[in-house]
Amino acid sequence: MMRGMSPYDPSAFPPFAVTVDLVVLTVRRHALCALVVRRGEQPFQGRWALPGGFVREDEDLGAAARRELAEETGLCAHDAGTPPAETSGAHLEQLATYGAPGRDPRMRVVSVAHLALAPDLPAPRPGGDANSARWAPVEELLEPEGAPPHSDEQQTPLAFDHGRILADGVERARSKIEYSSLATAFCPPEFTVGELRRVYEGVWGVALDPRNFHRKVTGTPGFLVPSGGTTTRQGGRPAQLFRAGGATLLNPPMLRPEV
Amino acid sequence: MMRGMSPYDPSAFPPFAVTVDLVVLTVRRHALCALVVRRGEQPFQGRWALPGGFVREDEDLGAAARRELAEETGLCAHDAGTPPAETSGAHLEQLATYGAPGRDPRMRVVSVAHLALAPDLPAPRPGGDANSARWAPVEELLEPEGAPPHSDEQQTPLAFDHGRILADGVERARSKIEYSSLATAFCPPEFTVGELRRVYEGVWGVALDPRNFHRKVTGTPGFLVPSGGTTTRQGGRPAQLFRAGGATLLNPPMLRPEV
DNA sequence: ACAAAAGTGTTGGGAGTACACCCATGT
DNA sequence: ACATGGGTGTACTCCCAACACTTTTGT
Repeated sequence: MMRGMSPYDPSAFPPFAVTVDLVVLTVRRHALCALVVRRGEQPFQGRWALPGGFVREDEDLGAAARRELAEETGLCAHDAGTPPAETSGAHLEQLATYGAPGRDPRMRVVSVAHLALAPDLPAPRPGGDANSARWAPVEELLEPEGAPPHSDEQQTPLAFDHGRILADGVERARSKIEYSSLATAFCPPEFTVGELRRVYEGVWGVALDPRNFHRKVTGTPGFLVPSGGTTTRQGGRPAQLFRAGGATLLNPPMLRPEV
Repeated sequence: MMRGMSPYDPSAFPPFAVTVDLVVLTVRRHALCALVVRRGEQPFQGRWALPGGFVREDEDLGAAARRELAEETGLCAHDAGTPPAETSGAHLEQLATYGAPGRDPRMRVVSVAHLALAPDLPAPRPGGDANSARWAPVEELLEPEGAPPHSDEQQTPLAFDHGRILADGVERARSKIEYSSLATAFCPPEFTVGELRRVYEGVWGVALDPRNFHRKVTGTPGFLVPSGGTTTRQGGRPAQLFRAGGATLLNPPMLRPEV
């Protein structure tokens, strides 16, 4: 590494600040929503931003993301790869890293964005300390569709490059529930097939055939395991309750209609 | 961000060194190979490592990766998303970021790994300046299969956590050629269906039916466009030459047999 | 009785696999 | 003539979309 100058000379490399930013997604009332916090200081004072913070010395990137997620939502996240325990926890995985020189006007900041998927939480922000936080539908947070792409600043209501980060996170979630069992991360520990279908419909923004969906998910080995109970919380005929099975990769995958 | 202490106070965040590491893959003689360079200094002196280097002040992460790739291979890479120009160029995309506190024994280094896919190059290292570089089959670089996973150090011949980074890059490449047209990045500008098939076979390590493969790739709209010429460089009946088409997502995807 | 949501059965079409078979070159 | 790789045709299977139909609750 680092040809042409002495490697790892402390004066030979520029110092960076490293942060983690979180794209926390959930499905509320049939819509995909993201957690955003209101900024209290300049720059972008008063604008909405993704939650995040500095990585501490001697702290791993995933640990920093889990800490921020717990501070912001109270969720206990399991890292991707770790078997999901019985605790109420969200899925957490690294998304991408954003380090354009001008992305923060004050200093050089490299942000390791993470993607978290959580079930619909009763309280939007249990015990956070930021000024305010809310779940906002991602359509409101992303680029307005009809606007021409000429005024490249201020296109998104989010601060910094968080509009792009959110868009990347949403795209990751949309594609990943297709070939993995990740959609169950949006559900409570026990859920019905209809509730899982509404997750897919909310994330993809499409309508799915309830009959074929039922056959598909119950027929995929390892995706769902019946928990024995039933519920009528959605009205209508009582529905079987399921838990997420051990399978992580879906074969064959769920098919998103009309790409 | 950063609740509990003054945000962006220069003394309030620990400084990190930020580097880019490259997983450069190619297919040589029916095997997936990665570019590795021999380390000249401690630690891991004499061991093989992925090429990489520090990100410069005011340099974007992707720009740093492109610069390192050009220094190491002479390739001109187009970033993912940028339309592939006619120049001889490799595919380059961000892979993941590795920042465990102890991954470099000398200091806290956060490495943004990138994945590059290149056609088989005539010379392994045209004009590099490292001590030595070579294309090594990824099987030789990853964990020895038979060894018990107890002696957790020295399991891989690669320095630092580069064995893990390489494994992640290989897995990304293996899965991504399944549903994208990325396999053409392993081919020269003009190639035959058989050459493309040998790319899939080398990356996946499987044998594919030549007849069904031909039908599949020529029948997928936007994947391949005939260039008009033919070649007999593989022997046998002259084969049509193709270029990569405009499609990036393959629908339906290529299917990896016998997962 | 009616609405609403959960499930099951059936059918046609599109895509994959396996494999027989033909084509065009070099030696 | 034969080996080698390129390319086409075909039968069989599996999965999925579409939709008719039954089940079990609440009001």
